Amino acid sequence: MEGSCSWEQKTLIGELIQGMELAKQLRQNLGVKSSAETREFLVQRILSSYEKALLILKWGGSMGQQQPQALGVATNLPVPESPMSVNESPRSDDQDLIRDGSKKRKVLPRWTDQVRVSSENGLEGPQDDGYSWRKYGQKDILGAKYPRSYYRCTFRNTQSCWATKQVQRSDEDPYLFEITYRGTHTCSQASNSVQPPTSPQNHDQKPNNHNSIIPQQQQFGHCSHKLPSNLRVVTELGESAFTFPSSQYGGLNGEDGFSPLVLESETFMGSFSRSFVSPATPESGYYAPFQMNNSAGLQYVHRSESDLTEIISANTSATNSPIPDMDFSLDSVDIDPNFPFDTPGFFS
DNA sequence: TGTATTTGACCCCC
DNA sequence: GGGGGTCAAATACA
Repeated sequence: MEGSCSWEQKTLIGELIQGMELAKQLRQNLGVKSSAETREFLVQRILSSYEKALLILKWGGSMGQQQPQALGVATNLPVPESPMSVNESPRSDDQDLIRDGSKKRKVLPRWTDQVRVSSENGLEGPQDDGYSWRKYGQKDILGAKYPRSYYRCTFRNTQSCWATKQVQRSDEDPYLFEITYRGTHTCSQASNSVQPPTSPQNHDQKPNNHNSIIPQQQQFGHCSHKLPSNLRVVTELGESAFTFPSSQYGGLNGEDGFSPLVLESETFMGSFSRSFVSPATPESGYYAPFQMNNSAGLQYVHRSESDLTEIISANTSATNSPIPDMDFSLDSVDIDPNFPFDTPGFFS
């Protein structure tokens, strides 16, 4: 597939196509009875897509091309990391750094999500975010009431996936967890995650602080999500928040607060299964906001700590790009695959 | 027995 | 030198 189109261009095209698809959906929604939230969400997604496309354009010029690390795997990922040899000692910060030609230290994409849990279960830790993490450390942080937990991708060794995350419970609000992600997933989970929540199926539960959380999403494979009844997502790119009334995406279910949402159906969510991954989520398909499997009232607040360009590079584009498979997208929308997107000045 | 978690020690950067 | 991040041996668990 690595043809005339660069990966970056594909990403761009993907964002633009996504925007177009969303616009179409919005148009359809205008004709039917749809909630204000639905329309609002569509608008946000459209704006987000185009914002990202623009950012990619701006940013792309100065960054040069980025290629997915491994063909066939996570090609939707931005993977800004320089190909770090597996032989290279991944010692400490190495995974967190990129050394370009000038030996300039560069930080991997890094962003933070805040997860609020409102149930007692939540006190044991935030939800599974769809990836398989292995806890490799815990440390008391100066000035912090609660220890910080360190996780890395389960497939770190087998697939050289260097994604890591840190989970820190808020001092002020024990129900609030700050999760700092670093690096993007290059493991198979990442590619799977192009579709909504990857299912950590085979790798059961998370460690300690997750163990009380039922890996519900695992039951639904890659195409289903669960939404909390009052999910609220805040992205920096979108600078807006959308809420998803449970009634729209799945009924409340007594104990959990919400029931599984099956995206295959022609539901609102279904039509957005791909779009959902985008909200400025660096990590390829970071669906955290949609993967909360547990108790009701979870709230994810997504924000990036790294500079915006990093986010974009990191994954937004590719990752969120709904188009892991360009053929599909190009077919699904009436776009001429031969359209000269690469024509100089086309976007400017 | 294999995999995940715990935890003290080590390393690196500021 | 201290703090944050990671390693890796020990331990727990299925």
